Amino acid sequence: MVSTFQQQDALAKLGYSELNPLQRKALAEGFLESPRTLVCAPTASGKTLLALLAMARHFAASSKPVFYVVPLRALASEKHREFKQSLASFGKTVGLSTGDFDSSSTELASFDVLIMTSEKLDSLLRHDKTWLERAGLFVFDEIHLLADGSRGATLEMVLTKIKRSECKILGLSATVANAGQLAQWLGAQLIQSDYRPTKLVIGLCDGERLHMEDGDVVNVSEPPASHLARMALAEKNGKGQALFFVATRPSTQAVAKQLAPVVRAQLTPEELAQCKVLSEKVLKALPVPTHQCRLLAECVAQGVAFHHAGCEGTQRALIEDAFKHSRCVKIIAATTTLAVGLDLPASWVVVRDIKRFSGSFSDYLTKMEVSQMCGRAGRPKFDSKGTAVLMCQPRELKSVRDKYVFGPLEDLYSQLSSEPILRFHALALVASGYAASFEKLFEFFHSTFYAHQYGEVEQLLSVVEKVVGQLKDMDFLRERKGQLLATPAGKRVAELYVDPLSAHGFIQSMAKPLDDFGFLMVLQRATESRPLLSVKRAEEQLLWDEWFARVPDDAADEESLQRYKSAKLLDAWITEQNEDAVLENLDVPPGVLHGRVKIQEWLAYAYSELAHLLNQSTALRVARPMRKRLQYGVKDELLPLIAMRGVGRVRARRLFDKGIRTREAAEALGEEKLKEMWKD
DNA sequence: CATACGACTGTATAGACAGCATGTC
DNA sequence: CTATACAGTCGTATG
Repeated sequence: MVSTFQQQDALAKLGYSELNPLQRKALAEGFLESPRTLVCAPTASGKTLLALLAMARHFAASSKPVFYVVPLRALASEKHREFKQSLASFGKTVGLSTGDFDSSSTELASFDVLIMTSEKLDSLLRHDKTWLERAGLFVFDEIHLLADGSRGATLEMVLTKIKRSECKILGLSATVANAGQLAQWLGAQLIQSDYRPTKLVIGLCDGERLHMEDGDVVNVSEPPASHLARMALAEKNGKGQALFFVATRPSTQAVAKQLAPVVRAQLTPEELAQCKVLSEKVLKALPVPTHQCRLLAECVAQGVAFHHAGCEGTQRALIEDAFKHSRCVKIIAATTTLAVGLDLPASWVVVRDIKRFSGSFSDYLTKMEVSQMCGRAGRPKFDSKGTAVLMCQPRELKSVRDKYVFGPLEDLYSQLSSEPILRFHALALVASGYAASFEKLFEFFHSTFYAHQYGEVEQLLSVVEKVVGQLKDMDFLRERKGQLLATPAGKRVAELYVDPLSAHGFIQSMAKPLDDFGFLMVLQRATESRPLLSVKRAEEQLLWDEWFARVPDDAADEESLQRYKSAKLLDAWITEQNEDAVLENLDVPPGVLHGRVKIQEWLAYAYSELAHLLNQSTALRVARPMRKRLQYGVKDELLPLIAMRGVGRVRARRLFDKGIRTREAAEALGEEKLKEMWKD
């Protein structure tokens, strides 16, 4: 038992003097003494403090480490910063482990709290399942993402593993309809609350009128977005800020452009000066600014920004920071990049597009998705209320109100049933020792949320059987006397965390020799390379001509052009072609280039590891240097120079062009002279 | 008859996790 | 089915 005194003590150490209603309710319901708990409450309701208290309570009785699992890398580093500070007074250390930034494995074992993404946890458990016995408490932030179509299944898999162990679990979830079902599956006590620290006022705007749910109706006399922007800025004595959520990247840019003059007129001279400085930083984020960078800089100079995955990472960070801290950026028009996770509250949130194109038609967002966005309205410590406005057509007004204001939240559904996902995880379960037979494999899937939710697993198990068959055909798994075991290649594939189908494609390609471009084309067949770059109608002919000249022996299919265009972008990168010209030519935004390069470098590594394992020396001789070239964006000839500390693609190129072509030649020059050489 | 501008048509569409071993301008 | 922005094309009014 933790006495009230210790509770108060822990709170004080965390820098809090009192609890909010959610937190009081949780403690009153025995939250701290329950080994497994699921807390369901709205965004910003103070769930993080509950997690901190649970950790403090855990450490009072145990020295086993805590795993804190989040859905995004950005969120992981945010929590890392926050927890390092909060837990310092308890003498606890906090480590971070994501694909971006990783401590060494010995170091990992020494932290009291480890923050990671669910994929990283999955990967960790694949490499070493004893983590499960060593861990004491698992905290899952945004656990409702279990129902996310693309990544939820991984979360469900790790949850199933953990649930079957002795570890304590704390799940933190947004409000969902079937929270009870999830809690029951986890064997967890359910704590629910609707508490929000700031009042949320919802409005519906049909383009002609703005209907506030608290009764006010305002006539809209100018373009609705401009009108809403003006209202948002007027909030908080002219200190208001707004997030506009739209469906597509071009829309973020169009909204930002449209609102720029509106916002500019409201900026103080100081803010204008800050924006000017920021604008220059945005422009300088890339060596050569592209069309998109210039547009962004132009908007930012006027206090507005757009934010989507095509924006360079540093530019996104600059904008987020300027919105949150210096607050000279008043409005961000964003895609879903900002909907989940990041702590970026605004006084107003405008959901301009409540429909999103999906496949062949456009579909309404779920209430849960819209709630996530609206939840960003109102800053808990500073604002007394937040405003969220949904935009729609006049004829939609009633149905939109029924759905998003008064309608029920949707249930969470397991996303485990898809074949590619099961193939990926079935291999890992066998390879890392969780299931050594069909029987064990079936038993495992019997304890998933999927099985709990649907009651029957026949269909699931038949898919499992099918994918195991495929894994046997690819020789990643073998069956002997009823036992399943992974081949060395299968084990390595599971550890490398690539799709078995991708790995199989890699291995098959090793049968015949590949040139550099052919190698890039092979990488584009991997699942991880998708979605490929899209090919516009107008580009088709040109790309076909190039394709026939360059990839004569590859079988053509409906994706050939997309693979070719994707490979062409990478080829331009590793042959040091003028970056902005390539981006303009292929119509690829800067963020996309850097994102793709990172993935391809990882795939090239996986490829060379498999080539090494299978003694494919010819393939290895192609893959090894290609990995380095993808990593640095250099031609073959620069590889010796790149190996030196402090030398990247730019410096290496300068040295090479001045006749310094080997590492030895460079080192013979001495440090002083070398620095002089690469200076300009 | 040349130009400017509006109506119309065709086309395309969000995001982001993982390995490994250290350091770009 | 319940979308929309933009680029390119065509058509018409205007000088």
